[in-house]
Amino acid sequence: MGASSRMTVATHTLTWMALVCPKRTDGIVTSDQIADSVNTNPVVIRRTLGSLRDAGLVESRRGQGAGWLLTRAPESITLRDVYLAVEHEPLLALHPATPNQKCPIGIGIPPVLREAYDRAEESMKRELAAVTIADVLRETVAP
Amino acid sequence: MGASSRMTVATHTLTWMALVCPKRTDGIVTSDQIADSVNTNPVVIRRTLGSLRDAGLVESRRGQGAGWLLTRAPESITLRDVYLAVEHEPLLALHPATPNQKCPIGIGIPPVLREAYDRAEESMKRELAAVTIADVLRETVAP
DNA sequence: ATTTGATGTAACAGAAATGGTTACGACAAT
DNA sequence: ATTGTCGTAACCATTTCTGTTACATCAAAT
Repeated sequence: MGASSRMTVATHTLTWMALVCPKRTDGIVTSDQIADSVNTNPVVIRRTLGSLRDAGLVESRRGQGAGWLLTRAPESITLRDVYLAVEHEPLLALHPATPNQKCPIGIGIPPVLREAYDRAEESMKRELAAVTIADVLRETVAP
Repeated sequence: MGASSRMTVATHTLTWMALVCPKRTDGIVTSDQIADSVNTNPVVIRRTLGSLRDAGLVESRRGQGAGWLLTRAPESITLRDVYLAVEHEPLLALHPATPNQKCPIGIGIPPVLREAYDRAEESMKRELAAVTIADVLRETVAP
């Protein structure tokens, strides 16, 4: 399968906020403004921001002058945090249908694969943990 | 996104072949027999075996007495080999639509993310490379 | 109190991916 | 010539993904 782009939209969103929020007196930006940079619909951004808020990475304000702000320093947000915020399914899926329970392979292989897959996924997350939003911002605006 | 199960079907297939092929005088098994263990349609298995053949992991015979056989020792086939055989898209996708080219983030972020994603994917593959089909078979049939 | 502008969320649509199924020609050993 | 399996196209139902419209909710500002 090709993978979803939620991770990319979320990281783009946080990186843009890291760049722009400090320039605002209140540190607040709107989903419309972010959507303009990502080139998508504001609702898509609000959905993403909802996940990021659930993970404690951003906060939302309502009413007049509403919008979003970062709750953490960009140096302290890793791509692993972002991944965990927006992806909840395991990277590699087991069988679509329960395999044949009369076959020793069918019986025994699911937990073995699950363990190997989990180790691989952890390894990927470890690598994502080495990169912060501040890193992404710096490299993105570098000349 | 939840991920595809091609990897699981392919690994199950190879593990089953590693168990059964040695018991046959000609070392040949059919897609029907494998499908019975995986609990799916033989065509699904033939499609998977096609990818595995393109990667050089199995061979097919046609005509009377046709079927499939392993071309490598199970000890020499890693889960990384299997992954490379059946998955061709990057693990993490970039933007669905080209981001705003008038925004410095929109312009600069794709290559930065691509590099971070590729590093993460390589790390995952490295972990998959540590497990062989022989390992999976052993652990699967262990008491 | 009213106005204002943004959030929060449901509902829906089109496109693509996925897994399964049927069908049938190609093939080579018997 | 028969046989059994591969190889592959075609199609289907289901799900996922991204985008979109619509609208109620909310709180600051006036």
